[in-house]
Amino acid sequence: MLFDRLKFLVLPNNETGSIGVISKSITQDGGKIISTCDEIDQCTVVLINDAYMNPQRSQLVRQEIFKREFTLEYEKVIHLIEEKGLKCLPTSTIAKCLKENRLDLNQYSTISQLLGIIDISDDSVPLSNGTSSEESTDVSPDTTDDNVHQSTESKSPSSTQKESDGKLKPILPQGDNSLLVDAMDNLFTKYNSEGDVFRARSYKLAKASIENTPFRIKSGDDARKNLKHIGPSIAKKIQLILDQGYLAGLNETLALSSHLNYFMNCYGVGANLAKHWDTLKFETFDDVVKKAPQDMFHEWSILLGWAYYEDWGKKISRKECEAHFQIVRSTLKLIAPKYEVEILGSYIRGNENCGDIDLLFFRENCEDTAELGTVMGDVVLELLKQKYVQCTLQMNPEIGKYMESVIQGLFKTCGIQVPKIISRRWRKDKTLKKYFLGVKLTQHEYAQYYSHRLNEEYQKLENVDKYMSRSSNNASALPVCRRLDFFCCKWSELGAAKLHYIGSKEFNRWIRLRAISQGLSLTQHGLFKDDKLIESYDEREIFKHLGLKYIEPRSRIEGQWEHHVMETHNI
DNA sequence: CGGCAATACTG
DNA sequence: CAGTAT
DNA sequence: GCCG
Repeated sequence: MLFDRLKFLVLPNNETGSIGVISKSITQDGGKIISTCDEIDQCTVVLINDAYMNPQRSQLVRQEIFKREFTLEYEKVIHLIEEKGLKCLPTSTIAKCLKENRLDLNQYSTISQLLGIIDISDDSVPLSNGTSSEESTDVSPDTTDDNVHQSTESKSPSSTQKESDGKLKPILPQGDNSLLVDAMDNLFTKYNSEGDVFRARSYKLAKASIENTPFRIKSGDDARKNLKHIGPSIAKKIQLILDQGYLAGLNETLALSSHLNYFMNCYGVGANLAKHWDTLKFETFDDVVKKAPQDMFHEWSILLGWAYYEDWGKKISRKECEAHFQIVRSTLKLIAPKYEVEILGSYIRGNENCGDIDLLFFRENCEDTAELGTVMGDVVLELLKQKYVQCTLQMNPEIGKYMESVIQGLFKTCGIQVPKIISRRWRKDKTLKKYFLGVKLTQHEYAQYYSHRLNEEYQKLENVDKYMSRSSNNASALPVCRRLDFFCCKWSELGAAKLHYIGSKEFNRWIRLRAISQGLSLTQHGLFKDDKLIESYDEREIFKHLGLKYIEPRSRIEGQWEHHVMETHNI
């Protein structure tokens, strides 16, 4: 018989009305319902009342009530189940098994998985990282790629974590609050796409707090009292999620902002423009071109954002970053041998994959930003001629000449005839201090990196918008267009500039807030007190002035640097 | 309650 | 200046 | 939305 010699333990108890039918079926098929701890053994199967599971049946919800409803001793039962690694089934599956006359225990979770606890013996650590990208959406590549390493970077934490009810010992102190983290991330995305940046920021900070919490959050109040950046509103939402397994209405509001997100993922389209288009009921870029073409040629860089929408959402391997760096550096050395260029950004923070490549230009003892800007412009121009640079998002007159045909082509493709707009008047006296570029390796150069991106996920264009795409087809081995950002700094500001361009964005905000709290101001130009420069050349000195010990670039990742503050305070 | 990092480029 | 970007 |  199907359930021969199997014992069934029903949780939270086997007294609930609806259990009657099930237990009868089990008994008829050779199984036995048990009702004491002593009967639990290797042949026991745990049945969980469906009312305490989320819709996907992957997690326990309403755990407070679940615990309260136990007739047996909760701690003891859970410990036994965990110790023996018993499988847990939603009660509803019994009916299904009977119908199919098949029971495959292997497809079900252990109690640790249901509780969201990772067992030490289980080395397939299922780290949850939704990654919006960011930043990113995170829109900005920086924010989205920061999570990539979390799993490898997080050293196995000391297992001396003291929990209030510490019976469930063999667990990693890394609590899995992924339901909460995902909700915070979604709320961040929602408010960010609505342009409510400060509210969005609150959710981002709350998310970071929760991610760094080493234990499972048990209640909204628990979170509000013990974690930073959790106030009454978020606490309430946390409680709802813990009780119900989800946040009512969240998915619906996310769906409402999906068009905003689609637009905002395009370079040059921010919250305002996205909202504007959404108000006009536009859903695709094609809608915009057809119904409000002014919005497109008003800011031509949006056309480039559209054309490279997909490529610019793809990640770059460290190896490929290095290849780009070498190309730029060798060109720079030909044009201006005394100049230096350094690769900063997420690459230097050690990310395995980067959203873009940030390059900082400078020359020993050079304080002349006009000269720095000119040299960068010359490098861009040379690389444009070599067809390495596909497009630029800022232009001086010379670069503009090269870009004109590109932009004309884009206008033509999307059916807007506005040729004259491009002949704009450039500010003669001004040399740009930054250039954002789209660049491609040659097919030959790119070939060795191709395998890295076979299964890569990235934000796709809607089909009706694909006619403008200049992104590489994912099935082809053609090079992907990459975002390369050029910046420059005065020699005397090298330290402050590195600090700025290494980031991460959240790290910069954090350390600058710290400066503010000490009556100082930190920018890419230096650390100031009442507009008077304190330090700008030496990165380490800046840390010292802020009462911090030096934080390695690799630690300037979300949630990593706070430890350093603790250390400096404790020592 | 006001503040939330600070700055560069475009039109 | 507002908007978007880093 | 949270903090001081």
